[in-house]
Amino acid sequence: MEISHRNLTQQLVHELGKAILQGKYSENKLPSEADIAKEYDISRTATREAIKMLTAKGLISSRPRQGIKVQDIKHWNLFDSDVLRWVLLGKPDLYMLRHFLDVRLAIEPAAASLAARYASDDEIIKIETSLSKLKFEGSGYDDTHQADIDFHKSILFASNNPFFIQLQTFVETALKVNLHFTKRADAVSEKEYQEHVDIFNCIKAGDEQGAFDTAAKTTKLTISLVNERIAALERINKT
Amino acid sequence: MEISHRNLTQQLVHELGKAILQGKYSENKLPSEADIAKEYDISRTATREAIKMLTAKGLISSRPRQGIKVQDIKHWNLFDSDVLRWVLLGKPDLYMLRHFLDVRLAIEPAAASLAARYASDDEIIKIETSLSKLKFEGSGYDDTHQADIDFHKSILFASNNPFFIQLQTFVETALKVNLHFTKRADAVSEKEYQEHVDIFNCIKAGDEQGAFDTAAKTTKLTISLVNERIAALERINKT
DNA sequence: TGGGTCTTATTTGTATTATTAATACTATTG
DNA sequence: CAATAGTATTAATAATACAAATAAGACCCA
Repeated sequence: MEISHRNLTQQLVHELGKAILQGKYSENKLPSEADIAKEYDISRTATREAIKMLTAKGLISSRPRQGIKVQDIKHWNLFDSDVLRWVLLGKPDLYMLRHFLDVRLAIEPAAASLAARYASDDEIIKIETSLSKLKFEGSGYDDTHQADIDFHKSILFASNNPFFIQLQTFVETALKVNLHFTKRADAVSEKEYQEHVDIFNCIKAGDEQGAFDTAAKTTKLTISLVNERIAALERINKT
Repeated sequence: MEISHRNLTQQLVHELGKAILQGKYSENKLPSEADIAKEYDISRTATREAIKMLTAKGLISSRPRQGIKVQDIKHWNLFDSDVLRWVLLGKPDLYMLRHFLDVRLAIEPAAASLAARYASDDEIIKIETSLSKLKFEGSGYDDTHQADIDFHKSILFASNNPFFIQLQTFVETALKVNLHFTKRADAVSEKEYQEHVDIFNCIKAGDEQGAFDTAAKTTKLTISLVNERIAALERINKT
C-alpha cells in the first residue's frame, strides 16, 4: 500500500489509527516496524515516529522482541480528537453514540452552569452570534449545523474552565462524525431552536441552575430518541 | 543536562513536558531539535521521537524553518494523564484545583447514575470492596486514600461507558497529585465515609437519581471548601 | 517608492545504515 | 528436571546525508 505525499508520518499515523480501530490487526498484534515500513513504502524512521505518536495517544505499546501490540481500550485517550474520530469511523454504531451522548449529558449542563456564572460580555456575545446564525432561515444545511456546533462550543468556551474548553474539539469532532450517519433532511427545528434560546437566556441572566436544567433537558431528549432506536433494533435482532 | 538511561525517549518526553508546563520556554519557543539533542546529550532521532509524542499530546507543534512552538492551551490533551500530571505539578494552584473539581462535579454524579443503571454484580462487589477498605480503622493514611481513589474508579468502571472508564486514570492522577498539596493529617472522616456509603447504596438499589444527587452533594461540599479558601486568599492579596 | 519575485539560510522531514539493548525461546549441562 | 548459558528477534538509539518547506532579506522593475 502507498500513502499520499506531505507529512508521511502524519499520514501513517492516520492510516494505522484507522486500521487499528477497524480491528484490522487480529489478536491485537501489529507487524514489526520493518514490515510496516515495507508495506507503506516509507522509511523505518518515519514509521517509528508514527508508532511513537500512536503510543502517546495510548493506542499501542511496543517492546523489543515482543513487537507492537494494541493496548486495552481503557488506555486509549478517547478525548483525543484523532482517536475519537477513528473510533467513530471504525464502529459507527448506536451504542457508541449513546455512550457519547451520556458524556455530553454530563459535560454540557455543567458547562452551561459555569458559563452562567463566569461568562464575560464578549463570551455572551459569541454565544448569541451563533444562536442568531442558527435562526437565519436562508442558510443551508451545513451552515446551520456548523452554527449548532459553534453554539455548543461557545458555551464550553464561556465556562472559563480549561478542561471544558479542551472538550470543544471533542464535541465538535463527535457531532460532525455523527452527522455522517444520522443525517436528517430537515434543519434545526423551531422547538430545538427555542430550547437553545432558553439555554442562552439562562446563561445571560446568570441563572446557573436554570442553565444546567435546560441544557440537560435538551440532551436528555436526544438520548431518549437514541434509546428508542436501540430498543427497536434489539427487538428486530431478537426475532 | 543529562538524563538517566533506559528509554531515553520516554525520559525526554517527561523532561520536556514538565519544562513546558513550568513555562520554562519563554515566548513559547523551544530550541531546535539539534540544540535539544545537544543539551540532553542524546541523538536527534530520539529527540525527534520525543517531540512527536508531545505533538501527539497536543502540547507543541513543529514546522520547518519555524521550529518547535508550544501550542495554545486549548490544544493540550488535558485528559491525557501525562499532560494532567505536568499541569498539576507545574502550577499547583487552587484555581486549577477548582477547575478540576468542577469537572469531577460534572463527571462523577453522571457516572454514579449510569452505574446505578448498568452495573453488573461483579462491579457492585468491586465498589463494595473498596468501600470496606475505606472503613477499616487499622489501615494507614496512604492505604485509606488509595481505597478512596479505588472507590471512585470502581464507580467510573461500573458505568460501562468507555469514556467514563477512560477517565479512571484522569481522576486517579489528579487525586494523587492534589494530595501532595492538600495533604491533611486526618484520614477519611466518619461523615465522608457515610456519604460514600450513601452513594453505594443508591447504586446497588439501582436508584439513578439518588446516586446522582448523593455523588453531587459530596463533590459540591469539597468545592465550597475550596471556594472559601480561594476567597480568603483573594482577600489577603487585596490588602 | 512600492510591490512582487528570487535567492539563501535555517530548520524540520525523510531515508539509510549500523550498533546496542531487551527478551522470548532453545539448547546445554549438572 | 531445573538452572543456566546461548541464540535469535525486534525494538531502541545513534550517526549521517539529503530533501523539502519556508521565513527573511536581497533584488529587480515599473
